[in-house]
Amino acid sequence: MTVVTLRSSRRSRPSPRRREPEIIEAAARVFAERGFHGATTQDIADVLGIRQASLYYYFPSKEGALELVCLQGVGGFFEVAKAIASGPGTAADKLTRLIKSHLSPLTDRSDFVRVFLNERQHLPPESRRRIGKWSRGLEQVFESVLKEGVRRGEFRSDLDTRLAVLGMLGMANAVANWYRAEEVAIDRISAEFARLLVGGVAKRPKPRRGSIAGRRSTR
Amino acid sequence: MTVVTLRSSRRSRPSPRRREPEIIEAAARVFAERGFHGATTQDIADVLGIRQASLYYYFPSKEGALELVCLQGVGGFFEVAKAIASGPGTAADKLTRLIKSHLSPLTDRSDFVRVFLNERQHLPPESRRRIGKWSRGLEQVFESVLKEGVRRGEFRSDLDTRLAVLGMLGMANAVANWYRAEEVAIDRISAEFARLLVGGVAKRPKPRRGSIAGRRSTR
DNA sequence: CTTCTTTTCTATAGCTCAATAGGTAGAATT
DNA sequence: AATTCTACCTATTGAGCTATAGAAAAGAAG
Repeated sequence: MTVVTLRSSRRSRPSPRRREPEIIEAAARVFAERGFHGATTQDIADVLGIRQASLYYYFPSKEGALELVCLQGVGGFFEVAKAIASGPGTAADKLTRLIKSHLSPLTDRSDFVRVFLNERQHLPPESRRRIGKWSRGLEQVFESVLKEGVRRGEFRSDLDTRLAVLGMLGMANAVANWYRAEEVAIDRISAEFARLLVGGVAKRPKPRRGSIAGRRSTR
Repeated sequence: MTVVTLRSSRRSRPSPRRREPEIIEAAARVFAERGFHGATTQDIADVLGIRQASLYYYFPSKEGALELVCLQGVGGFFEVAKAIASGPGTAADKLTRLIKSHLSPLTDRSDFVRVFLNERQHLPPESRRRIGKWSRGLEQVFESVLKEGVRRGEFRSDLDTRLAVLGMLGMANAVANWYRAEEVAIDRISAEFARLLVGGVAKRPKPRRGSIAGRRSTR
């Protein structure tokens, strides 16, 4: 496997396209800001300081660009989550780490994540399905940890794990839409959310005082 | 300068436009499905079985239609929430009711809510700001209840109420995007989320076992 | 300096879409 | 019966947008 891959010697060169990462990042920024249909290829070109038509040297169509951005928006999420779930620790521990790792890409790749979350619905059917698999996989990883927690007696036995997963992911994913405006570090958000959610699923050691939480409004 | 401008008897007639509610509902459906920029006025006309140009009898522009839909998407939320917050009950009680009332419009007006949540960013600046006030008001109502809970000793004193509010609303608002696909009644979701969140903010009567939640990963 | 490759440009075709203008059928009013 | 108003219609304009074609720089290699 010597490293002669590119240049002189043989076969078709691997088409450099050195600026490709930069182009896709510009697309991510514009799609995140204006939405896929609200953005024009001209907007992307403006960010880069090149002509609109020049973009087509880098991607085959606007939809193709969206797919590239979305792919980088899910990139790695699933693998990392799976590793955490099958690793060591209590369920509460794992859940905390899952939340932390789920939010961490927002620090430096929030545009990609936002585009994946908000614009993937506008992908052509086949690539949407392809990309949707990662989402469902992630949900399953979260749910497996919740079920493990219930089984082990760490979490409430009456927990609806499916709804809890959807709730957690909703809470976490929403961060992408406000964390730029708010002045809070991602680590702080992760920590607070983990506390909130772990506390919410945990089996309560028995209410100490009276029945503060025992009443339920009938209307 | 008397107002004889139009018509016989008295004052200007209330301009019937009997179909207006129906037209706005069609717009909501289409905007919710395809997004504001992804939707065409032709799509809306198709739903109604009329011609594209006929829509302009009911709204002045596509953006105008979006504003009408968004207005109905926030309608009432804030007032109801304020009433709950200033009403009777423990903070936990109020929080439970806030969540329930926040989710209830999804049963019959989910398109309006979805459009408000996802498409309001595409409104022209002034109407966006006008509508944005309701959001911020809602956040404040939630936060006031959380602070009350902390003050009363019901909720953890180390709670970051701002982050907790954003988390809760994120969790709740996300429901609009999946509840149609999932086969769960809104009441069930409200109940589960309320339990989750109230549990998450509640002061724990003291962890029974060891330091399950004490560790934190360093990486 | 010449040749080949990579990158960007100019120019434009072809289409879609929002919005306007002006008309008309039918109901309601007088 | 004549008039007025409502709720559509047909036809069209004009702008904006994606994508293609082909040429011209800019760079690397010999």
